[in-house]
Amino acid sequence: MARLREFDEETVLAAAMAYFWLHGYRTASVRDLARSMGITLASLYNAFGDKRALYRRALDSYIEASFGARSGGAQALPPRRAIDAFFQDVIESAVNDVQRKGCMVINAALELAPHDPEFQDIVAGVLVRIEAFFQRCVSAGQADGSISNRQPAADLAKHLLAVLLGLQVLARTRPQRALLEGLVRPAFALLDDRTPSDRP
Amino acid sequence: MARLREFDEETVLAAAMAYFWLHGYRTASVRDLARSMGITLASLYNAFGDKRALYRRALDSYIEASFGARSGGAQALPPRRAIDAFFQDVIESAVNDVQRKGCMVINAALELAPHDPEFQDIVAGVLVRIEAFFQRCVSAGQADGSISNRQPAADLAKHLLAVLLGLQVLARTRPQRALLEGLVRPAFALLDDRTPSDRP
DNA sequence: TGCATTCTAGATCGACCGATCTAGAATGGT
DNA sequence: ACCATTCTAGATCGGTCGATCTAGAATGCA
Repeated sequence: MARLREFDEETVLAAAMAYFWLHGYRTASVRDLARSMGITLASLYNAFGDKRALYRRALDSYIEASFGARSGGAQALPPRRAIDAFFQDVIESAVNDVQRKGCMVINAALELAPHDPEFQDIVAGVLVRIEAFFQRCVSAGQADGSISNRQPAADLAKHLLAVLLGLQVLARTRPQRALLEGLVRPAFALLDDRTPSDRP
Repeated sequence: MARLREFDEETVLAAAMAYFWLHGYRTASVRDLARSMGITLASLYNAFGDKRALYRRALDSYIEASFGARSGGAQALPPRRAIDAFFQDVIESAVNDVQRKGCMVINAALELAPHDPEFQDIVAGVLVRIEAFFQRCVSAGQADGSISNRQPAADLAKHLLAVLLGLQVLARTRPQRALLEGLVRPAFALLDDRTPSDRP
């Protein structure tokens, strides 16, 4: 064997993720990418293959870092509060996103997925996971009485997913907290609304 | 004076809009753009200035063609039905969008608006117009009793806007009718839900 | 008829792109 | 000590890009 890697792959991958997140795929140049990762062009190609493969790795790491942590942390809460925490977290991120990077998955969904089957599958997979997360929360909440059962859990989960995506698109050009919190209020009212028979 | 234009500006602009809509801004090459418009490169630059200005014209024409017609046609309906027709129309377009072009405004919102103040204003303007359209419908519906007044019209309008955007993002990777119709069902339930005092 | 303007087709410009390669220094296991 | 591997810095390759320009044919008004 021979000389070892001098850079930490996780570290430079995190830098690549940050760069792709800010610049998108097409606009990012491999030269600037390498510079921002702190490695040379040769090291980049040697370690990651090509631009596309590096982007894939960066997107995967984004997905695990953002959705994995977010849904994992919420899993410990009671279902109704988990949904609340999820949205509050997203709103907080959107309001504090001064660089207007948005959500990298949505960015990939619009920039790459339409004409690239591999990224289409990746994006669709994340959206299915989020929908499943919402559906688990809603079903559990309907079972313990903390969430209204006037709508099917499947519909509510799809609805929450759409609201989540819409919120992040809207935040891209109008990131005012009042707008984002106003738009989720009716969705929460829907969750909290008891059946007529439940009313006092 | 001298020789007249041989092409119709509206016609070639429509072709440019179709091309930008399908390919996005960055990915579209001016050469292919000119070919698809049926004019030469020189004519394109002479008639429209540069790529960016042409895109602006194309986006403007998209906005008027899609939102103008859609909200104008809905304006003749009673408010609750106008919202219904609006969403049904969008769902129909999304399901039939075999090329996965999505909504050109949302595409612009993510590709150009974040780092281009002019397009940021254009996109924000359209979103404000759609929100205002929803708010007019909701307020009118609440006044005539066809829409629930348990939520403020302002919140419902923001919510409908987010659902609309989320629907179109979701349709980009998962354009199944069952998904799209399922996701709007809870939103409509929210509109139709009477106050407790209204219940029989 | 003459002239200004727009048309066509295509060459050209400078810049940047992704990707590969060169050449040599550094490093660690055998 | 040797050698495979990775490192550095940078040149290079073929290609595409947006934009401009050339040269000449076509056209419509004065």
